[in-house]
Amino acid sequence: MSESIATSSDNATKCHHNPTVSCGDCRLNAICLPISLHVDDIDKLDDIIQRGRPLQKGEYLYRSNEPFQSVYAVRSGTIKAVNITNDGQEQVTGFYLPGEVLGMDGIAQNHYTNSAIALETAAVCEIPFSRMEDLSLQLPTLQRHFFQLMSKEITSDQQLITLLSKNSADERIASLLLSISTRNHNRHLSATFFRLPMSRADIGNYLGLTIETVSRVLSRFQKSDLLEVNKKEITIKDMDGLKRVANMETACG
Amino acid sequence: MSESIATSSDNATKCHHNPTVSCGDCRLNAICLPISLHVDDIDKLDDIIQRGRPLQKGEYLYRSNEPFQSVYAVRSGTIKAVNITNDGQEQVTGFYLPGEVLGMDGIAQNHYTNSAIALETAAVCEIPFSRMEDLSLQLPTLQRHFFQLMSKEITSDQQLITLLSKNSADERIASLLLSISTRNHNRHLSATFFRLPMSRADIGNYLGLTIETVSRVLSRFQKSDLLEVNKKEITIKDMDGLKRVANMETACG
DNA sequence: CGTACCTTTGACTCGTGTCAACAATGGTGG
DNA sequence: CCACCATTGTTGACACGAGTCAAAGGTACG
Repeated sequence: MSESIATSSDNATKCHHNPTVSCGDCRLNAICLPISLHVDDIDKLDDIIQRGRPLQKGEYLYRSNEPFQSVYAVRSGTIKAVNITNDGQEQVTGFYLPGEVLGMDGIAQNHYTNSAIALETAAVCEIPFSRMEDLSLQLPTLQRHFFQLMSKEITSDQQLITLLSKNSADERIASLLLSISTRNHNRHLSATFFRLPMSRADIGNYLGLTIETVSRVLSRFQKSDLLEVNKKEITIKDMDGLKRVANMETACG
Repeated sequence: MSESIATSSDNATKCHHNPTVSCGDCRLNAICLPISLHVDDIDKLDDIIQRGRPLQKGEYLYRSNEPFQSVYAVRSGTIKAVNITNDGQEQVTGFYLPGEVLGMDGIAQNHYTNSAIALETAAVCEIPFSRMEDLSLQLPTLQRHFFQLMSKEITSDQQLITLLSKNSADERIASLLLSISTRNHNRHLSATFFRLPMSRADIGNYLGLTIETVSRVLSRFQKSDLLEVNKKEITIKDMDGLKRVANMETACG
């Protein structure tokens, strides 16, 4: 499961998928699980983390109903989490970007309730949960971080609940674009120009809309000069306008 | 905040709102936080738990943006959690029945992101979070339980996401009724006859529907002999039929 | 007993889904 | 290198479920 292929010299050390970089050296350690752990505590965390080969597009990281073993931090690429209903439909419950942690749905019932699928070539850090638990008993900050991580998942799920319950197609899509924009910005990437890692179908599924509606809304946003849309590449041309559409005004008093 | 009024003799000891019952004696300890803790560990948990006077209908347990101090286990009554959007709308994100724990949304940002409001007279056990964290470092089972509790909140939020994203008004309402029915059953109450603690407005808000739609669907369910609806009292007359409407078939192979 | 709130029901509207046709893209093999 | 086919995305016409508006009936609380 975790064979290393990082023997390909120079290139590998530069590559984002490179599995040899430890938490201490990782460019994501300011936003990922290790935030504000002490240096030697980071090493202890690092010791239990396993880094395998990258996942290819479409590959499963884990599947719904599989026994729960680990949570995963995204190192590179994007992973989607999908909930399968008892009548066989799929619901995308989240998109996970580098530095974000997924798999915590599995803790309660000791099996995953979601499946996780790579949307593009992606690398992850595997965090075996029982070892993380043991370590948490010794490192209060780690325990605290993990509680916060799970709480963050709860609040973001509740944000999505609100979005689905209260907002129109335009508002939902504007909100998603702004969320991705913000998260890119936090990773020192452009907030105004980026490539969507997911298909229109994934967007629609996530936001409770059909493909056609997603397509139409993006076209409309382009016509009204909020965006430039070129396939999966998005340029936000009017950030304030987009925030207005999403009901997320920057200033209003 | 936690003044005791349980000095009213006999009656108080029988009353569900009675604040003197400890975790060890509580009729909910099989489904609440103490599950499978050892007897003396339960006492340690019990030591940090604070039990105040009951909340009256409409009273706030905590408010959005207040500093986060504690999570709360419902002892009696029902509490709703409400998320306030930045344009002032309210979204009900959950209904909490006796034995269920709320407030975990506050951990991530150190303030509550929801408000919690009593739907009827309700009593809660307050669990100061930092003391619970300290205790968790000593009691691995407690740490584990708390991770599981938060994971359960995540999975149930994701169930709601799926419901809102994929299901019709009929399916949403049938699902909610079945959820309440099941949770009542787990509390040794009737699965087929119960009183809804929330208003039509709360149901609609929770399920992303208008009051009118909720009312119409309930009327339709009654006409098709799935339910008997008498104000807030619900009798499920055709459990299998209701499950079929909710796409939750009992057997289908 | 009156007033305010909650619920029900009806008529109409509108946003999003559905169905369908077509365009664009990307990967594969000749 | 290009032709082919599968997949993905776009656009239009139409339908339908749930929202909106409006009015009236019920219920609860002071």
